[in-house]
Amino acid sequence: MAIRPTTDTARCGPCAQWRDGDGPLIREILNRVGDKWSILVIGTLSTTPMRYSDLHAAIPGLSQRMLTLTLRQLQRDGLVDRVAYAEVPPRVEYSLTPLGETLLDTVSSLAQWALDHRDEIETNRASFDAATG
Amino acid sequence: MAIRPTTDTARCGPCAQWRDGDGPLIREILNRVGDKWSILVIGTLSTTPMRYSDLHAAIPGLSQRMLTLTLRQLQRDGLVDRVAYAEVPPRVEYSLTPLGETLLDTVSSLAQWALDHRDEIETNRASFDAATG
DNA sequence: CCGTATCCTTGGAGATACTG
DNA sequence: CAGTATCTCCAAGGATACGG
Repeated sequence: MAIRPTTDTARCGPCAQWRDGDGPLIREILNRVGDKWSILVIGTLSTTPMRYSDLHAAIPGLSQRMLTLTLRQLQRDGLVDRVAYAEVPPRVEYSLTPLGETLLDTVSSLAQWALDHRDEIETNRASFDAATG
Repeated sequence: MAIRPTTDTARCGPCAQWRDGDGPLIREILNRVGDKWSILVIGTLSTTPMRYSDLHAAIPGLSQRMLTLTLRQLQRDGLVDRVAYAEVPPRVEYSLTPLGETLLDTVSSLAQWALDHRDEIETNRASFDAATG
């Protein structure tokens, strides 16, 4: 039934678990990566810890509401650390946890893939659109 | 201003381009990866080329509409190849292109990350939820 | 400064029915 | 078999205003 040799299946071991499983699903994690704001927040924090207002300013189009929600999610998963200083005026700093940094590394390789193939994809799209009319 | 040494910035070279750029955006590609169905279709096709109805059967919850839309997107980007045989009844086979396979490899490493850290994340969530109440 | 609360809109996605 | 065509719904997300 398999047209390709069965050994090829081994290339995508994790794929078998993409559809279900216990605990945090692969799907949930891929969702976070695919999420527009999560990835931008993580990328922005990769350089340096930042305050809430700095993040807000650094990421155009990101509303306060979504920034808060995104940070809570990342914090809950242990990807981002939140430290509030009891000062006046209040100061809160967000930074990547070690776990967050490992995710960043992995996502970066995906971003690198995108950079490496963006021209090829653009060409593919153009010829597809031309053929489709 | 940077709290971490500047050399750390180099770890995420592509991050600088996550927010803009010409041609297909990094963002668009991450969206595709984060997309529920795209990734399942790609993962399903990793084993063997498949027909439309096979894909439909193989991925529970995927409607015809979304399957068609997803396949078109993947095809347009050159990630998936579509071959229609002039037979009765009609037969159409979908398969990963070489480009699609390279994406699969990259995404697999992300899925592997998810597998490697799912327990840790689950623990993080539990303690966060406990602390939050 | 760092958020929360509320309203409101939009487009993504399921269900269903139909065609080459 | 392999799609297309509508209709509908609902929840993600923006805008705005307010609170600790």
